Amino acid sequence: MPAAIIPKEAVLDRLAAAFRQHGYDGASISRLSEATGLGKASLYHYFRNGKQEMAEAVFAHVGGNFQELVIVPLTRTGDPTRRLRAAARGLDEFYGRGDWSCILDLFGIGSARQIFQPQLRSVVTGFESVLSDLAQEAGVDRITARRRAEDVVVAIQGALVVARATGERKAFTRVLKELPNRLLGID
Amino acid sequence: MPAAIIPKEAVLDRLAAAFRQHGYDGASISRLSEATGLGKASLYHYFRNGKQEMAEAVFAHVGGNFQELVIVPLTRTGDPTRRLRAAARGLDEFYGRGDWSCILDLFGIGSARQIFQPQLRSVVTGFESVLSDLAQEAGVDRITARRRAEDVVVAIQGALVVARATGERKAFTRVLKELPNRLLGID
DNA sequence: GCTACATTGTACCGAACGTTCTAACCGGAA
DNA sequence: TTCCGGTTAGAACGTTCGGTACAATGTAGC
Repeated sequence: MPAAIIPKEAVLDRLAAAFRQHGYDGASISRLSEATGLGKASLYHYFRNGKQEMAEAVFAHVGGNFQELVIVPLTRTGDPTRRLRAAARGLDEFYGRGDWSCILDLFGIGSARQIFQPQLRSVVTGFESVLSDLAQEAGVDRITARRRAEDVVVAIQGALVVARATGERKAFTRVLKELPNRLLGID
Repeated sequence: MPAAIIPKEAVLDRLAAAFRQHGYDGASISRLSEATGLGKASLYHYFRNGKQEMAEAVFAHVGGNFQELVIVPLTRTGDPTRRLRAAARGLDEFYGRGDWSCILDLFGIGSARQIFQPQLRSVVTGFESVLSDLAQEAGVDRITARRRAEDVVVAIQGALVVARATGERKAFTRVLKELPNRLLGID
């Protein structure tokens, strides 16, 4: 069998980039074909159910990256502040230093919403509970920990929106730098 | 001459609702026609340049609402905390109690981005500077005021994204309630 | 070299896209 | 009452949409 011209990993990365740039509804099959360098036939060969399956694969792939870059560092053992700094570095990479939109934002809009809303919800609550657990481990009481975890997720998402609107990533960079203080610091 | 079946105000409100629900690329002319109750001919009669002009009109209209509901209360005279609470009520209404997406988010995605990015930027900087001025008026030093103003904008945008993802508006409601503390409160 | 099969380019489908057009409608000025 | 012109519905334009069909390609295993 002829080997794939390009590894599936790379295909998913390029699909993700296209979805991030155009959103779900704006990412047409032709654009996805251009972005990957694969013809329509190849795309439909790999993703029998078309655009929706591409988006689902991207969602899973990106979720894996997030797990690896952010969740894993957070759930290690060791000093909570160091773990948060590692997660901040992971987030910086995961979001292309603030240049990339979050799938959580994009897939909550338009026709993607019908497909992904339940999964979006569980990603948010999952991330929040990992953050909250870390804060409690560092001695923060449960109520405060949950509130701060929510604040951190809100701040990350908001910073990405603001970065995209202004064309500057300074808000995003600052949120990441302040991440340990935002979760563990004084009220 | 026959009067318009529906006032232009109402048309813009319905167009805005449709854009908010589907995003720019997802809001097709047929959907915009359904949403307004106007046929394609009427839509193109009022907006000669089609979808782009509709979006521009919506942007201006929504911008006017924002000015009226949020900026005006912030730039009145009187106690800064009271003004912030009034602005919070305005934001609550402006964002449909947290159920509506922000144009700042939606129009930063896909083909709308090319059209609106400069205007998005100036909306953000404008809102931030009004907030920052208010904080300074309340005695906050300039550096801190600017940082907190940015934080507030980030928090509002992030809360809307999280609310859409989770289907709950509690994050948004909390951000609004904490708004005076977030801008004026202790570090 | 032959076969089997994963992969690909190309042509094509019906539907929907944004837009244009025409013809009808209808209230007010003449 | 006639007619003007703002307003309307809806058909039709060419293009692109998401998706399918199929024949050609080329390599791995025999």
